[in-house]
Amino acid sequence: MKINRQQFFEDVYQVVKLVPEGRVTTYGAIAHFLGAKGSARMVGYAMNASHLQEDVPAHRVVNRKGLLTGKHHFSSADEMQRRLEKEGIRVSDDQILDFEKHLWDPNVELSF
DNA sequence: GTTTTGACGGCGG
DNA sequence: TCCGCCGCCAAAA
Repeated sequence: MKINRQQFFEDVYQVVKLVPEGRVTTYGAIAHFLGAKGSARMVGYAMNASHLQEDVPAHRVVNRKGLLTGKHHFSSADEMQRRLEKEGIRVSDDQILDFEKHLWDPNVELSF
């Protein structure tokens, strides 16, 4: 079944909204979960437009290394890190410490 | 209509 | 383990 871009964006937002406080997920994990494995960039692209939506914790989405690659897309460069630390996630030099501990993979947590 | 770019990830060297 | 190339696909130039 074919998924339109609009629907894909919606799905991305839905998944991101499911990420609990103090946890993070990755672009690739979301892409894989939505059946668009290998198209992690599309997730990032969707996130780029996430500011149009409400209640989308975009700061809980990082790349697979746990780097805050999208921080420049927030109101201020340190906004993303501040939100994460506010939830108890320590960040150093754009890198989430103990990344694996905080990782929330929809494919595992939601396991369908 | 073609080329470049991008909030990424896997794989090879 | 770290670095770089390539594949992915949509949007902007």
